[in-house]
Amino acid sequence: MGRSPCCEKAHTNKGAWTKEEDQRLINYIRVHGEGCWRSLPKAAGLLRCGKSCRLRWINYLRPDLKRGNFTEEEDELIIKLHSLLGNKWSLIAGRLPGRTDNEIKNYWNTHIKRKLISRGIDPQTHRPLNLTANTNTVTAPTELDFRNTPTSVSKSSSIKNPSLDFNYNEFQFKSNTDSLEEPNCTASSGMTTDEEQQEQLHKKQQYDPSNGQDLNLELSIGIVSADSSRVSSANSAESKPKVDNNNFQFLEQAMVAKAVCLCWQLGFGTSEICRNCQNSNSNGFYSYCRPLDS
DNA sequence: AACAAACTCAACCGCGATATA
DNA sequence: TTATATCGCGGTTGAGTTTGT
Repeated sequence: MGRSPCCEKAHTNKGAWTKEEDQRLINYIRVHGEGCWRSLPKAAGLLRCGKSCRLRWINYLRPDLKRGNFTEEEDELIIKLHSLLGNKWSLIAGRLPGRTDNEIKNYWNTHIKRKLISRGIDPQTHRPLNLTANTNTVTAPTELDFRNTPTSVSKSSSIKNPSLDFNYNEFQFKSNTDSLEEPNCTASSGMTTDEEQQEQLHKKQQYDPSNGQDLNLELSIGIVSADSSRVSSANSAESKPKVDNNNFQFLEQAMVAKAVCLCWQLGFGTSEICRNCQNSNSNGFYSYCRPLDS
C-alpha cells in the first residue's frame, strides 16, 4: 500500500551541512543529475533525508547560483514582481537567474521591506502607507488583488473605493503568457549551452525594464465561471501548466464569465461593454476585461 | 573588552498538490 | 479507488555574525 518511506528519520543528520556532505552531494549530482531525491541520500552515502538534500542543492550548491549582493536592478525587479505575484517566491526567483526563492524571500524580509517602508510604500499592497492606513474598509487593489489564489479575488459585492489603481500597466503580463513561462531547468532542458544562452538572453530582453519592453498586464478579474466543466477540463489538460506556473491565459478564460465589465462600469478603457461580458448577468462581481479585438 | 541587541540567512517545518503502489 | 509517500512551496526558526553601548 502506498510508497515506502523516503528515509529513516532516526538515522538522518540535521542542522548545518559539513564540507564533506556538500562534496558528496555535488559529486553525486554531477554524475547522476538532479531528481529522485528520495533515493539520492542513500545512493550518495549521505545520512540526510532527500528533502534536506534537495534544499541544500537548490539553495546553496547549484553551480549556477549568482551569490553576492543584489543589484539595484534586481531590487526593482523583485519589487515589481512582488507587486504582481505577491509572496510567490519561486515564481519571482524564476525571473531572476542565479537567485533562489529562499534567497529572495530572505532579502525581501530583511532589505526590501524596509526600503519600501522608507519610501512610504506598504510592502504588502505596494500602495502608499497613508492610503493603506486610511482605507481599511475596502481598498481597490485589495479588492482586485489577484496575486494570491485567483478564485478568491473580488468576492465582495460592494466596492467602496472605485479609484482603481492600474499603474501596474507599466509592468504587464501578456495574455499569451509567453514571457511568464517557467524557465527550463538547466539539468533537464535538453538545450545546448548556446541555446540556453540565447534563451536566457531572450528572456532577459523580455524582462529587462531598462530596454523599454515591459510585460503586458492585461487581465481579467472576476469569479470562476459556474461552468466548472470548462474550468476543470482546462485544469486537467495533459499539457496544461500548473496554475502556479502562471497560466494566466487559463485564469483569464476562467475569470471572464459571469462578471460585470469593470472597464465599462467605471468608464475607462473601452467605451462599451466588451463582448466577454455582454452575455453575463449583473451579479455584483466585476471584471476588468481585455477587449477581444485587441 | 564585555555584553546585549539587531541582523542575516541556511535550514527546518508543515501543508497542498501530485504521484504511486 | 484509496492510502500513503514525494515534491515543492511559503512561513518560521535559530545559530552565527555584526553593530551599538
